[in-house]
Amino acid sequence: MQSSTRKERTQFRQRQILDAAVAAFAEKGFYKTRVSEIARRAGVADGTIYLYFKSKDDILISLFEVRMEEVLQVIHEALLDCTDAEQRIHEFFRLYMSIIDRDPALAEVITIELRQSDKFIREYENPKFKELLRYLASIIGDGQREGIFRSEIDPRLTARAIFGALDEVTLAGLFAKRPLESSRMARSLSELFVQGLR
Amino acid sequence: MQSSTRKERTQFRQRQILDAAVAAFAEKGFYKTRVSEIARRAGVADGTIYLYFKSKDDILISLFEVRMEEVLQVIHEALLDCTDAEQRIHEFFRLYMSIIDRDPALAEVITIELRQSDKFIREYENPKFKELLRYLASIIGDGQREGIFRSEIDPRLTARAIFGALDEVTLAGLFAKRPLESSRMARSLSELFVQGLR
Amino acid sequence: MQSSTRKERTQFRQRQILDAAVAAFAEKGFYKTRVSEIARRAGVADGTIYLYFKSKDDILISLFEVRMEEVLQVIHEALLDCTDAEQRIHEFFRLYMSIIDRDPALAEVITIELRQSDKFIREYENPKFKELLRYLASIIGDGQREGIFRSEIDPRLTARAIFGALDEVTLAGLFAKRPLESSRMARSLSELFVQGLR
Amino acid sequence: MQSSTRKERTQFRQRQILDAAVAAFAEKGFYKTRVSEIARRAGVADGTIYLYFKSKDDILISLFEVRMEEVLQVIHEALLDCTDAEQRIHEFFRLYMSIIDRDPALAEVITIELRQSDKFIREYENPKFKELLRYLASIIGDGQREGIFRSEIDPRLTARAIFGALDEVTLAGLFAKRPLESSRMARSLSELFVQGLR
DNA sequence: GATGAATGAGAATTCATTCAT
DNA sequence: CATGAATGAATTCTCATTCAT
Repeated sequence: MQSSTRKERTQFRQRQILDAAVAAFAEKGFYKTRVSEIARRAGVADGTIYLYFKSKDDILISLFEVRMEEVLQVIHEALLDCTDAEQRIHEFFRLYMSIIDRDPALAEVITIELRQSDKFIREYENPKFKELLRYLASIIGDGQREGIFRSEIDPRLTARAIFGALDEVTLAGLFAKRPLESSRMARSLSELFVQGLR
Repeated sequence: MQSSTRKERTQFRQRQILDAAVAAFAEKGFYKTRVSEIARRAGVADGTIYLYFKSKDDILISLFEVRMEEVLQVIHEALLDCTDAEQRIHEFFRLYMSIIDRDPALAEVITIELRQSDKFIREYENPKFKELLRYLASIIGDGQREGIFRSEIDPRLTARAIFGALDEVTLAGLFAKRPLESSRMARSLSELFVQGLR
Repeated sequence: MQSSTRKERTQFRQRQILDAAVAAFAEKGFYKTRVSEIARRAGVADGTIYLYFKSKDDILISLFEVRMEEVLQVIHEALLDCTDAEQRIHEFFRLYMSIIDRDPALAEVITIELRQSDKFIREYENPKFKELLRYLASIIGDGQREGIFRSEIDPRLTARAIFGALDEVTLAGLFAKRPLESSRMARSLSELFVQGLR
Repeated sequence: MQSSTRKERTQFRQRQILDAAVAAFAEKGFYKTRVSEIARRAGVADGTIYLYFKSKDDILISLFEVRMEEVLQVIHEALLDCTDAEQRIHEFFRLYMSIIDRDPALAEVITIELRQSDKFIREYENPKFKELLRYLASIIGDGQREGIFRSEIDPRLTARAIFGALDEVTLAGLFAKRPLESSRMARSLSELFVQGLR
């Protein structure tokens, strides 16, 4: 089993570093986290980081992509069982908030730290985020074709609004003292949007 | 006649520096803007900045407070004429987006730069933002009392969702190539929420 | 009585500032004391300081000169009554240490702060200090002429040694926890030197 | 063969930096010496300094400790051959002044610069200096037990006085125009103290 | 004489990144 | 592949001093 291929070992190291990074970022924030701190947590030398990532910004970007990929996967699979767009909206809210709820460090990365990397905001194309938005928009489009959502609604604009709402509510949850009943909140919000979309 | 001269001059200087700062932040971002650049734009010496603000972070915080105060004022006044909560929601969206639309630099500061100051996110209480949220929540509460919004809705949670939606849509607008028809978008979004709230 | 001459008012202000300075220096040290702090303690504006002193260094130098002048005066007068050089040495030690003992802030200024001003050490001629040394040397010279001190002793070298001993012992006293019995110590030290000089 | 290489290299670098520092401090004084100037003289980058020392203050403190350690070593060894306390006092003066005489830069550091670092005076415990004083006091104590020094003398107080005298005389020597006959002066001073101690 | 707002030179330290081993 | 010592660019903030009022 040790006879791992080069690619496997590379992926293992990358994952090792990203896990160290997400923990570090969640604790101190992107700007205040030192590359050497990530290296320490990952159990590698400072220079080793640069064998797997081009820069500190690149770590954040990769982190987002890998994690968002997973989020997308989970949501995508779960929504296969849904019979209509309305149900898919409800499920989307429920899943997104439960994922964030179980992994607060990830929440930090998505809601806050992502906006702290200049490269991320100003230069990075952010394909995974676009995919998330596209997916949300497609659900709304489906609902319109199913005749349950109003046809004059702009799916892409609304997808953005939905993500913004989720993100902001999640961010608020991060700083809330007591654990928020995320599933009840998720339902409450999805009701609001579903109702609004009808 | 000398009365309030000192205070006036102080306020003038502060405004002068904040105006320089908002322009600089919008152009290069908070982290990449040098204090000396703000000083240059304001036409004062570097050290003078520190007679009016404690730190670079403090400039950002003050900037937010002063500008948000103005936004709140404008919205508050305009909404006095509204007959019911539903109209107030529509007006709120319309005004917020039109203000942002006319002052993209302000948009930058609110949507992006604010999240780039560690102090802002992790330490600052952000009273003006809280006021905005409280105000939104009060509109929803009014609507519930008026019997036009569902009573099981949580006004504070929904206020946050609304701000998140507005903020995200605004952020998207910043990077959009062609000028967005903000008033149409505002109406579209407020319809969504009003419908959802009913 | 208010009809003070210009010179009197000037001297009053200077004294006022020097008193503020000695207190501030003793508390925070020369380098860490801000000119504005001295102004605050003296109850004048920052700029006013510069009407009476050329620079921060100049305050320290003037402080030393004025205070050392007083010390010299006191010692000089007291030693007029002494019958021989030996007695004068004893009296010198006793007086110097008692003066320092009663005014620890002055001690700080003489023993420590004086060495912290570059100008003081490297450029300033320090006439009052020279006078103190000359005076000490003259006592030793007198003793030699009186036939009670060895003639092969170099009065100027020994004067310096005596001041160094006094200064170091005083410095140690500043950081000592319990009040040192300065008069006993003074006698003990003067015995040492008198015996050594014989 | 690799053994202790890292340690050796570290010590080499530290010595390299300290040597550069002592030269720079002697020339311009502690406060006026830039860290970048020390780096330049040591032939390393500015940042490298901070891999070996915590701060500029720390350089001064380390400098004192390393050099004082050497002084203590030399004096300690040389005094092993002395038959009695009196001889040891004479030797102590002779050696101290000859060491200082041969290395004026070291003299600067000990007599002047040390008093220019706030941390040094106000916070640093200064163990090596204490060791020097303890050693001097022990010589005096020995002399008392040998019956050649008066028993009523306080060894610690006198040790301080002796160091003060030596330090002050050394300081005077630094600013003297012509080279002082340090060995004659050392003997003259040690005679003074030995005589006084008897 | 007095004020105090404004100046602006000045410097220690950090830390992402590199590269010789 | 991995290391970690070395780099050096980069920037906020302080504070003695000035000078218009």
